[in-house]
Amino acid sequence: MSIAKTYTPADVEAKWYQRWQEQGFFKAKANPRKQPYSVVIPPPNVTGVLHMGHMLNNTIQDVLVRRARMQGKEACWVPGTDHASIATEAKVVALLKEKGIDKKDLTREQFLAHAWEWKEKYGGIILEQLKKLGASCDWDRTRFTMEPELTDAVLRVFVDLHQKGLIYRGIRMVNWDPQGGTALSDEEVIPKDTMAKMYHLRYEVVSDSLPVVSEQNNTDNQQLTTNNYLTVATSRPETIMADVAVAVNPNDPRYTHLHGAKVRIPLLGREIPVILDEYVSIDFGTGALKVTPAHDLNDYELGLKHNLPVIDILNNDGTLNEKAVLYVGQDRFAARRTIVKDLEAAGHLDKVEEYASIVQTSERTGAVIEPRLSLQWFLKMEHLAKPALAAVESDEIRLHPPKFKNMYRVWMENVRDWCISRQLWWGQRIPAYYLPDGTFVVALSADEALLLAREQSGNAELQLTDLRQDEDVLDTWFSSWLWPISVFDGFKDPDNADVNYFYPTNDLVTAPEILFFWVARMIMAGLEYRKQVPFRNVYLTGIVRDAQGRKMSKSLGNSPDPLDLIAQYGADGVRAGMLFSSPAGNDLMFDIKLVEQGRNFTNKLWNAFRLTQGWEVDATLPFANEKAVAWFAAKLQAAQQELDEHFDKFRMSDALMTVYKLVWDDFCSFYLEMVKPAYQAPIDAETLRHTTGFLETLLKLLHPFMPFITEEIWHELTQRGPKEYVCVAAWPKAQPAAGAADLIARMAKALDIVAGVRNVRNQKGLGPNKPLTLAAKTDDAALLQDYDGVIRKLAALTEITVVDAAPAASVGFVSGGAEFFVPLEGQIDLGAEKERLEKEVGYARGFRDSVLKKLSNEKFVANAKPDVLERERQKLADAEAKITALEQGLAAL
RNA sequence: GGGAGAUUAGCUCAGCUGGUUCAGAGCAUCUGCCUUACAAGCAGAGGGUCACUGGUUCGAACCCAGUAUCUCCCA
Repeated sequence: MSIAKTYTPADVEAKWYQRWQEQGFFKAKANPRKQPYSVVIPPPNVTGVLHMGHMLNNTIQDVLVRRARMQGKEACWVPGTDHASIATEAKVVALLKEKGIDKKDLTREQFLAHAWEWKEKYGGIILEQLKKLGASCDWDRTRFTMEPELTDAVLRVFVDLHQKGLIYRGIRMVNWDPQGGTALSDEEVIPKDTMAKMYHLRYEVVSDSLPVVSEQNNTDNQQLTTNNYLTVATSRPETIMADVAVAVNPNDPRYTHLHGAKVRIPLLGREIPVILDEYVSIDFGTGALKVTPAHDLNDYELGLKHNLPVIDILNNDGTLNEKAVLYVGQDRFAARRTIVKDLEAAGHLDKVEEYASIVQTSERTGAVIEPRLSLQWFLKMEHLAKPALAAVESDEIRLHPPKFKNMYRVWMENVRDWCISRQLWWGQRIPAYYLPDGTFVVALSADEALLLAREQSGNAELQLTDLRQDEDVLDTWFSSWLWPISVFDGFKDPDNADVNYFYPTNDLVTAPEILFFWVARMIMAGLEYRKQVPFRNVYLTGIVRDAQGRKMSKSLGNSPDPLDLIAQYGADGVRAGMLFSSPAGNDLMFDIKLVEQGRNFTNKLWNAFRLTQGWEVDATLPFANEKAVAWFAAKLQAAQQELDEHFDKFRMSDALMTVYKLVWDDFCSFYLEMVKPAYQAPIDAETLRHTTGFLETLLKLLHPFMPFITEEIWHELTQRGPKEYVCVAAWPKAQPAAGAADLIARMAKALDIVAGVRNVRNQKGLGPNKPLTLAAKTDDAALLQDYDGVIRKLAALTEITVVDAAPAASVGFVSGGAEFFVPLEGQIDLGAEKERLEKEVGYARGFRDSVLKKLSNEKFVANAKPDVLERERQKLADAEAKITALEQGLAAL
C-alpha cells in the first residue's frame, strides 16, 4: 500500500463529517449518568454568510465541545440563527426594490410573506458552511429566533415584564433614519469623517432683558456681543426654529453680563433665555451654544435639566413641519441652504468656518442620521442589572480574559433603560393593543387582549376590530437574551428534562462588542427566569483583522472567503491557523501564513503516520528502544498535564502550541528519529506497539483542534470497530508517573550533547552523516552509558569515549558542566578554536562574578529565601566547574 | 472630556505571589543540506537598554509615581 506523500484534506473531510452525523455523535440528550456540557451558539444573522469572525468563534466552540465529548460528558452544542430585524428587513426591501416592488405598497402581511420566503430560501446558508469547518453541533436542535416556539417565549416574557411593571412607554432620543423611516440602534450607525461648516449666527440680545451693568463687566472686551448681539456657532442653522435657549458657561467671563438675559432667534424673532451650564465648553465655537432639545441628544438632556420646552420641527422623512414656521415642507438640507442665504441677507450671519466633524450615517441606507425624539417601549434595567452584576463580580460567571470584568462593571453600574421597540415589520410584533380611548392592554393574543380591554374600559361591547395592535416589533436582542433558555424550551415548559439538564450552559464564546447587548442581558434573563446564571464562563474573542491591523470588511475587500480557505488548506489547517495567534480577548492579526502553518502541521502529522506505516516488523528482534519509549511516555504525560491546564484557563493558542510542539519537536524530531530503523531494516514489535500507541494518544489530543485528519489517520492506523472513532475516544488523562521529571531531564542532557555535535558538524561544514567519534570529559559517565544508543544515533557517532584530557586536534563544546571533543584530524584551526574558548571562558567568568557579587552581599544572604540562596550557590558551583573545564581545554591547545 | 487596558525579538504573543539556566515561544530571518516519512521538509545559528524617567528593594520586565504612544468603552 502506498500512501500519498502529501495530505489532501479535500479527499476526506466531507466523508468524515457525514460519518459522524450518521453515527449520531453530535446528538445530545439528557443523560443523568453523564455530566452535561452545553454551549449555545451565538446565533449568527440568518441572512449572513460565514466570515472570518465566525470561523474563529466557532472553531473555539468546537474545540471546547469536542474535548468535552471526549471527556465523556454529554456534549450539547445548540446551533441556530437569529432573525436580525434590521439587516434582514433591509435586505428584503432591497430585493423587492430590484423586482420593482416598493415596501410602501405592501401590507404588513404581504411584506412578511416575502420575508419568510426569502428566509426559507437563503436563511441557514451559514449553518451549512459551519459544517465545512467541522462544527459538531447537534443539528436536530437547530433553532431560529422567530420560529413559533421562540416567538412565544418572547411574547410571554414581554407580558410578564409588563405585568411586573418593568416595561413602559417613553420619549427618547433615537437615531432616526429619515430614508429608511426607522429608528436605528447605535451599532447600525456609522460615523463618517467629513468637513462641515460652522455658521456663526448673531442672536439679538433683548435689550430690556439685560440686568443692570455692574462695575466689572462694563469694559469693551465683549466683541462677541457688540451691537447687542450674541454670536452662536452652529453646524445646523436650519434648526434655529427649534431653539429654546442659548447656553453659556457660567465661568465664561465674556458672557457674565448676559446672565439672566434673553435673545431673539434670527428671522423668527422668538425670544429665548440665556441659560448657564458648565456643560458648555468655553473653547468650542463662540462658547455660546444654541439649545435644540428635539434635535440633539445633549441639548435634550440640557433641556430636561433646565426645564425647557421641546420643539420638534422635523417630519419622519426629514422635511420641516409646520412647527418650524419657516421653510415648512422643505427637506432639512434644502432648508439649510435657504436659511443660510436668508440669514446672510438679514445680516445675521457673522462668518462661516470649515471644521472637521463626524456625521452619523445609516449603515443600511447611507442617509444622515437625525437625532429624534420618539415614543418607544422601554425595559427598566435597574432591577435586572443588580443581580447580573453580582454574578460576575462574585466570579460565579467568569469572563476570559478577566480584564473585561471592569468594563462589565462600569456598564452595569451605569446601565440605562433598554429601548426594545423598532419601527420595522420583520420581528416579533409588540403585543400591546390600543383601545379607542388611547389606553392600551398587553396580552399574549388578540383574544386575551380583548377580554382585558373590556375589563379595563368597562365597555363589554368592545370588539376585536376596535383594538389596534402596536405597529412596532421588538429589538432582536429581546429574542436573543432568552436564547440559552428558549433553545431548551424553558419558557413553554420550564420543568422539562432538557432545560433541567443542560441549563445552565457551561461556556459561551462570543465577541466583546456584544458583552453588553447580549451577554449581560442573557445573564439578566437567566437570573430572572431560572434563578440561575446562563453559563459559567464567557470566552471573549478578538476581532479578526488583516496583517495591517485593519478590521476585515467586505467594503475593504481584505477578507479572504473562509470557504475558499478551507478548500485550499483544509478545515484542519484553517482551524489551527485561526488558533495559532489568538489569545483570548486580543484581536487576531490574520495572516495567510498562519493558515499555511496549520496546513503544514497537518502534513507533518500525515508524514509521521506514513513513516510508521512503512515499517516491517520482525518479531524475533528484542525491544531496542526502552530509553526512547520511557522518555516519550513521560513527555506525553507532562504535555497532557500542561494541555489540560491551558484548557482550564481558556488559553486556546497555548493549548494548541503545546500539542504542536509535542508532535513536531518531541515526537517527530526526536522520538521517531530515535526509534526509526535503518533504511529497509525491520523494527521490533515492542517498539512498534509503543509507537502506534503514542500516535493514537497524539491523535486524541489533536482531535479537538484538527478533527478531520485525526479521524482519517485513526482509521488508517488499524482496523476499527463500527463505533470506534477518535471523535468519541476517551480523552487521555494525565497520570503523573514517578521519575518522569528525571527521565525528561536526563534525556534533555543527552539531546543537548546531540545538539553540540550537530553544531560542530554545521560549523565545520561536515555532512549530517559523516561518521564521527566523541570524547567526553565528564563526572556523569552514567549518562553517556545510558543514552549511548540515542546520542550515537541522533548525532551519527560511531563511538563515545570518556577521557581525562582533551584529545589533540579536536573541536570542543561544553554541555551540562562537562566538556566534549570531536576529534577532527587535520581540520582544526587552532587560532579560531582558542579564540572561541577564550570568549566562552570570559563569558563564564562574568557570570560567575555576578553570582559571586550577589552572594557576597550580606543583605542578600540575610533576606533571600533559603531555596533562592541554594540555587545561587549551585549556579556558582556550576560556573566554577565550567571555567575550570574551559581553562583546561585552553591549556591543552 | 471621563474611564479601562496595553507598550517585552522584525511580526504575533507568553512571562503565575519580585529571586531557577545573565528574558521565553511560534512565525519570520541567516547558514548549510533534495540525509529514501515530510523542501508544506531537515540540521544549526543570530536576534531584546522588557516604551521613557524617577522611586521602593539586597534584588524590578514584574511593585509605586510621572511622561509618551496606542487600543477600547462611555459621553
